[in-house]
Amino acid sequence: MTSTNLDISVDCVVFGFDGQEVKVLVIEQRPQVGVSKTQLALPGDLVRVDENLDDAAQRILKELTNLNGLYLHQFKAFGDINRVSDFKDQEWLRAFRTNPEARVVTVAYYSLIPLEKYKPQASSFAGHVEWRSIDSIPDLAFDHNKIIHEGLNALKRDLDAVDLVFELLPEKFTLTQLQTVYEQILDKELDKRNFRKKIKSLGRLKALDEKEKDVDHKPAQLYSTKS
Amino acid sequence: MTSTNLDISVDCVVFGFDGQEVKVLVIEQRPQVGVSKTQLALPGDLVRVDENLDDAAQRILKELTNLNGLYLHQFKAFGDINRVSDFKDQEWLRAFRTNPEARVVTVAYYSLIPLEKYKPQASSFAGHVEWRSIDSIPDLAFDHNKIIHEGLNALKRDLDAVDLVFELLPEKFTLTQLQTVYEQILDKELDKRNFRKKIKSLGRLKALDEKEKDVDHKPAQLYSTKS
DNA sequence: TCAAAAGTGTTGCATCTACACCCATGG
DNA sequence: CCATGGGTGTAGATGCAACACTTTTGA
Repeated sequence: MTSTNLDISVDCVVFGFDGQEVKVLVIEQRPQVGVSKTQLALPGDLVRVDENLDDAAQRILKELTNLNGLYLHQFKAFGDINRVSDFKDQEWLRAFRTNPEARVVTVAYYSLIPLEKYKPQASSFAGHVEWRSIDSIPDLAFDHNKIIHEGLNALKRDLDAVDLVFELLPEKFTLTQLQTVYEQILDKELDKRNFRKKIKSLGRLKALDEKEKDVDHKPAQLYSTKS
Repeated sequence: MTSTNLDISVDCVVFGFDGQEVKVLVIEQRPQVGVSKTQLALPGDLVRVDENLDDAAQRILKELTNLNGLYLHQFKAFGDINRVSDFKDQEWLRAFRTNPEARVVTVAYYSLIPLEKYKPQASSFAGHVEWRSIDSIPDLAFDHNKIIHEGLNALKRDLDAVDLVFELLPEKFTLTQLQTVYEQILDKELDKRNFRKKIKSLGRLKALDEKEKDVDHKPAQLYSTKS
């Protein structure tokens, strides 16, 4: 095995919806003696030399957060020379990478999940995992803030693709929840009546024989996706 | 300098329009003694370790085809393990690469140019350059047919972005030429009157005091883009 | 009975589609 | 005068935006 001066990684922007808010999953970079303080980062790691990019993304997400079998949508490669050479990142790299000086090109993926269905758990390689609302993302390691920003742009662009949005929603959901997802991703308010007309005209929804429970107002009709 | 087992390359899908047809630029892989036959391929090469991806794409395109300063739109990374290990490709790699066994992840870009304005010229690293109509692409090296296919999809998706399509057109063009570009990229016929209405409503066109010349039918009005 | 969110229709406007004939030019 | 592509308008359908009140429930 020879050493390398260029590495490929993948980073995953996992969007989650808890019924109220769209959030992004960040992890605490694994801490270690000699590293002064931990940072938050996207789940990501180096791609193995004998591993497809898509497989690497699946593996790494599983290893770091225990999330398995998500749909991962590749959206962009980030390869600026200095994307990992910021002072704040070098200490960590020296502690954990065989070639901390290596340039790293990363291929970024986004994914959508309902929080109630998936429970990410930090592996031993990550301090902990944390959901952060998309409008209060803290400072992250490397260029991960930029990656999230571009991931959101890609998601906005792709949102009309049928069934993409349903990846975020739980099995049973209300129309208000669906609208909330759209509003938060597109970052603008939508008209309730117009929204419902449009959604229903897609013919992808099935009204269930069931209503919301334990709310202190009129309970909403629950829906699931058809077929 | 240590040897590496993983390389990054860029590949460029250059779309060109000659007034009639949308074409893709392919080059002949540089031939050499001991390599039985040449193949056609996209212009592409390894990224230097100290070079941004976007810069590498510019440099490589310049080096191989003498095309300079194009807008390059990154659209996807291709990283299947075996994307360069096909039998037809190995001979060439052994002749030209320091690490012919290395895995290569490529970042793909597309670009649009009017043929009349840019004259690509094969460098010594390329046998020759060739424009191929997008519906008769020959078998290319590596996974380059797939890359073109996905590049076209990205272009379809992006085509509505203002000014993208104008990158393909010469300074002066007719509305029929503009429509032809749309039809070929979207791969469907458009209605002439509806198309013209839509285009004119964009307000991006300026009618020139000039008409087509040397055609054996009614000469068309020439337009350029506004401002 | 109050608060809070659910649910529901209409109208005007803009946009899209389908469609057919005359015009200007060169050969 | 013929062949070729250039150029033009209308009507119907569809889709989008704006807009406010009543209902159901739990507290």
